[in-house]
Amino acid sequence: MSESASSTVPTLGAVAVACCSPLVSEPLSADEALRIAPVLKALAEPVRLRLLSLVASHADGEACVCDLQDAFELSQPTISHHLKVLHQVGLLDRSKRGVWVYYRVREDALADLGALLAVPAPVAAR
Amino acid sequence: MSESASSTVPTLGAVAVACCSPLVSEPLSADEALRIAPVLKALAEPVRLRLLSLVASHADGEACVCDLQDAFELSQPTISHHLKVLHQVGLLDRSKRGVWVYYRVREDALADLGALLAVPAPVAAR
DNA sequence: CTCAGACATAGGCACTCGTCAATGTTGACA
DNA sequence: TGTCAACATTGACGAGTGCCTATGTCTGAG
Repeated sequence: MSESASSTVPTLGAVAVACCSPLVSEPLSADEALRIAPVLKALAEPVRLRLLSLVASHADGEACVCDLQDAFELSQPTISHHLKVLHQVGLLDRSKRGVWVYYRVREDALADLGALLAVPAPVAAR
Repeated sequence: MSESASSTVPTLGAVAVACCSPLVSEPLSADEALRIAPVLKALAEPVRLRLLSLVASHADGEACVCDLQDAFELSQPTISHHLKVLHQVGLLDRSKRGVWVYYRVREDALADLGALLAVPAPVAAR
């Protein structure tokens, strides 16, 4: 089963990030940077950050749009737009059940991003 | 109004990120999102991603602007601008020695970002 | 002191992005 | 069939961003 009917489209997906060694290990190629930047750009917005966090910490790890809208003083199309952005870069999964649409965080994609930024071994200071 | 020789200037710094539990653990507050987003936004640009990666993987972990410019087909002011953005959010340290300015990755700030995106325990697939 | 090199700042332009109101689409139900 | 509710899409507008050229500010050499 894996995916719902509508989200079989890869968009650009987690694959975009799961490609490179950590940022600090070796110079990123121009191509790699072009693939990774959109994913970070999707995250680099206060509303989308909160949306992703809200979805992730929701019961069962998924939330429908109606649950998310109440947390913001923004119009419904705006929330819908932000969710679309997060979905397009592969950070959010989308599944429609009846009238409701449920979003779920793709933890693998998020973990890939985290690994990219993580500092390998000798961090020393802190 | 140039900053002091070393980067004692707070700008907004690594502190902005080292504040919150992982994104997926509990809902991010609006304030936290507003602090974190600019740091991610600084990274969410292909040239800046490569710049940071270049600096990090350079000998001794630091690089002067002259070394970085040659890696891009961009004007010197553009590179300078991108470095400034990375420095302002606390991802890059700046130190002037003679005529040259050396940048160094703040690994603690980067690691904090990585920790924010990391998924705590049950990652499952990969 | 004068000059040249390394880097930063200023200002302008084209483009992208976040937001909204209006409208479209789809599924549940009477 | 008709109607309501949940989301998505469209189109427009102001604000922000990346790039450039031109100019400014240091610092070391001569």
